[in-house]
Parts: sequence; C-alpha cells; structure tokens
Amino acid sequence: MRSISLESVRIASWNVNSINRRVELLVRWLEDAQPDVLCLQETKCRADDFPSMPLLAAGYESHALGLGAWNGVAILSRVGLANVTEGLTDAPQWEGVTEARALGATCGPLRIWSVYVPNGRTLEHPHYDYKLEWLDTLRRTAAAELTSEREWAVLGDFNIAPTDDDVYDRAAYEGSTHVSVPERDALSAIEKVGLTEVMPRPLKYDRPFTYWDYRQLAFPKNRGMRIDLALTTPSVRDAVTDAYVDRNARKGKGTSDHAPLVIDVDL
DNA sequence: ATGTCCGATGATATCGGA
Repeated sequence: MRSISLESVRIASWNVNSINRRVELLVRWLEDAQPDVLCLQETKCRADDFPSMPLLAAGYESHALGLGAWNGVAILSRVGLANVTEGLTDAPQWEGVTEARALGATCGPLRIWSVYVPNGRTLEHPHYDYKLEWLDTLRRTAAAELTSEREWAVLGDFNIAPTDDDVYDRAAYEGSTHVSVPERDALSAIEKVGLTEVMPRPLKYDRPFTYWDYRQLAFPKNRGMRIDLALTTPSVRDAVTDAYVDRNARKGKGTSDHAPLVIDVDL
C-alpha cells in the first residue's frame, strides 16, 4: 500500500507573442502569480535567444524550443524539469519544416506538454489541413504517453474555441477557422484518449476568454475567444481547486494578445 | 483606419502572419 501525499501545484499557460518583447512583463507576472510550471507559446525565438537568465533569476529553470520568428514553445518550472521531449512523435511538416510547436517535460508530479496548435488561416487553406493533421498527431502522442501511470496534462494555444459560447459572437465567426466542426471533432478525439478539459472561471464578465485581437478595440469591447486550453487526466481535473484566466495581464500597452490560464491542483 | 503588433528585410517602409 502506497502512502498518499498531498502535493499542491499551480500550473499555467500563456501565449506571450514574442518572449523577448515581454521578458520584464513576464518576470513581473511570475512574481505576482507564482506559478510552479508555466507553458509558453509563440516565444518567437531560437533556443539560444531565449531569455533563460532573467527567468532563472526569477526562480525558474526553462527549456525552450524555437526556430526563429515564428511559433516557438517553452516550459518554465520551479518544481523540476526533466525528461524533456522536443516535438510530437512523427509531427507533420509545414513547407518542409518541422515547426517548434510542442514540448513535453516532467515537472514535479506531472508530465506536462506545452503546445501551439497551427492557426489554420482559412477553411480552404492548406494550413487548415495541416492543423487537423497536427491535432491528430497530438492525439497519438498523448495516447502513447498515457499508457504510463503518470498524471498528465497538455496546455497551450489550441486555436480552437470548443463551443459557440467560447466566442463573443458566433455569427462573427461564420465560415472561419477555430469554430469549425472538424477542428472541434479533432479536439474531442484528443479528449477521448483519456483527457478532460479544465474549465477556468473568468475574472470579469461571464465567459473566460483568453484571446482578444489587438485590432478594433477588441479587448475593451470584450470581443474575445477562449482558445487557450488545458486537457488533463481525470484525476488531475478532479484535484483542481481553482482555475481562472488572468485577464489583467492583457490590460494596457505592450501586452500579449492572449491572457494566461492558471490552474491550481492538489494532488 | 482591420482604431494592432510581431519579426524580418536589398530595413529607415513594407510585408506576411496572427
């Protein structure tokens, strides 16, 4: 019989839209929010340009995956960062390149992945097919890792609004990506391998949007979407004590167009 | 005025991407 130990961790995910543009903001947020693990997306820098020193000074070790101006993911942790896996198994390529969109690591009690799902651009664009193929590859990687008896989570920018309630106005997205049936089916297929979504609470208004376009005053008008998601094993989900979107991090000049998703778990 | 912002580039304005 094994002993049960209570382990409390705060995990988070944030599409930062260029980490080198926002190092100081990120460090201030880390000091304020105190996450134990943070999954980052759209770091937009090579691993050797990643600002690991100021993050280390803030108390976090990090592992970054990036090719340059586009995409890029990373994981920060103050509870260990081991067994790092760079990329999905047999990930599809875009224009001959295996992009930096997925990073897995074991952090404390959790096996955790940071993902930046392809945007898709339009329903007719080859990038949309790439998005669906990439999501199916994520499903296969998740299924393969879930055979181990470890608590497991994937956090990131999925570029999918799971339901019509996850966009400010369904009609505004008619014929667009992020809300289409094949994208939502691909998300459901990932959940069917043994994952369940952690639903955050909003800090303001009725719905926990995580992204607001920079244009057309979308943030002050709360014209947002909930596309940054967390899928976990059921036992992690059942151990969640709080989950929220920190929309305060979206306020003001010089912020990312995404807000962080924060999840507290008592395992 | 897409009421914007990012990195990259025959850079000092323009472009693709989001």
